[in-house]
Amino acid sequence: MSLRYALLALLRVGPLSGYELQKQFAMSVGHVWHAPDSQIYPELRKMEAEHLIEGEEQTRGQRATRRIYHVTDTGEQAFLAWMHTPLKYARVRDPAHLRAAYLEAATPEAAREFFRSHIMQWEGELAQWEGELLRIDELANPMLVRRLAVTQPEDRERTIAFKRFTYEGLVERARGEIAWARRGLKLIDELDRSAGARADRDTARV
Amino acid sequence: MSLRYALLALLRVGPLSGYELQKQFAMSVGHVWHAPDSQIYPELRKMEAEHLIEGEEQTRGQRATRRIYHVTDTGEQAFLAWMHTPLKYARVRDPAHLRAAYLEAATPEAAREFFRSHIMQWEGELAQWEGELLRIDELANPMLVRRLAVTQPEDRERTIAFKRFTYEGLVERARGEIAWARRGLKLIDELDRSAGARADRDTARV
DNA sequence: TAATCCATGTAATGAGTTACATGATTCT
DNA sequence: AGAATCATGTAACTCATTACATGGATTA
Repeated sequence: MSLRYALLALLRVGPLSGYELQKQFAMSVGHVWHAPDSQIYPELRKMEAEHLIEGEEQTRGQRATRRIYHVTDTGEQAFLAWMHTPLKYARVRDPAHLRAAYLEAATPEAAREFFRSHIMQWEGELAQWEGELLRIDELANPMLVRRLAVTQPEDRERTIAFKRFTYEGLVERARGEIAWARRGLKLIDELDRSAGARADRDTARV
Repeated sequence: MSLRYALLALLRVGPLSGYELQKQFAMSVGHVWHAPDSQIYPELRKMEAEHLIEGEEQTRGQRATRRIYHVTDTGEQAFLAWMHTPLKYARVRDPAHLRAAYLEAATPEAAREFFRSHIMQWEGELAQWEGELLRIDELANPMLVRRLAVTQPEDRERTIAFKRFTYEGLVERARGEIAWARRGLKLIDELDRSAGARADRDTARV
């Protein structure tokens, strides 16, 4: 259900074709809400059927066409209504912490590998989000620049501030996950040592 | 796909009926992987069809029956194989941060309400996870106690350590979300002030 | 003329949510 | 006798993933 609001958020800045939208999506909203093109095209059609957006067919070259979508009044209202509606939080469903809770069933090497890939995963996200923070500060994000261009001067500060604030939160989360996983690696070392010590003691006794 | 491993993790401790499993689930793995009963019962049937678990019909009173499930060798192997398999990370899909990125479109009061409910949401999770941490330390979690009872003495330290470590991570995450949302509330105050100051200055000029 | 973009989908499957549905047993 | 709990599901729907499918336009 959030997908359509993510799409509306982008289209509110200005009309785009499905293809452009999909590209822009990956580089902006896609950082907080992933969607593949195979989901975006049908969703646009559905949104058009519900009159949230309108598409205009444009010719391209001799035979090809493309559809340029823009937000309707209904769509704008739906977006604002959603912004003023309490968010539904999804129930926890966290495969990484599920696995972490049962790591005693894995070999220490597999447990280490788990934490290492957790670190890599979140370092990837961190890099994305830090990059986005930089692009916000330097006004180097094209969608943000277009957004500011159609925003009342007195609202520009807010627009930038909330975007920045969002990515700050994501960056902190990523750092938290990385720190946790690093501590996980240390924990495995400690457990190894303490198991080793116990084994030594037992051998000594025998 | 994680659901079945969450179920296996619980059943590995000892046989349970679907109903008991579902109750235990909510009180243990459910803290990291939520699943309603309408999902658990069919999944158990599917897992039985794939020989990961076996169910034995038990009579209850005069007419009623219940099915007690236990993990088969195949199931045990499948669980261990999963534990040694790289985790698939789901793509980001974060409605809260999606909304946060566009809060300039909401009234300040709606934006405040958003952050307040974000805080409440995560305080709820935090309380759950801190409670679980306490129950781990006091060995007051029945599933953990049963787990330890069937665990080799030399593995008990690891078992407790990983469980503790998991919930520590969740607690930190919740605290992070809460801290972020509190800063969000402050940010709105600041933007309000700066907007107010601008308005005053403009009026003064006129 | 081949590669790369531009452009738009469908189809099958799986995972999860919500609502509905039913009946036995045990405890008070 | 009524409430709570035990016990087990089905059905309809939405959302998301993965794979497949096609073809025009542009540029090197």
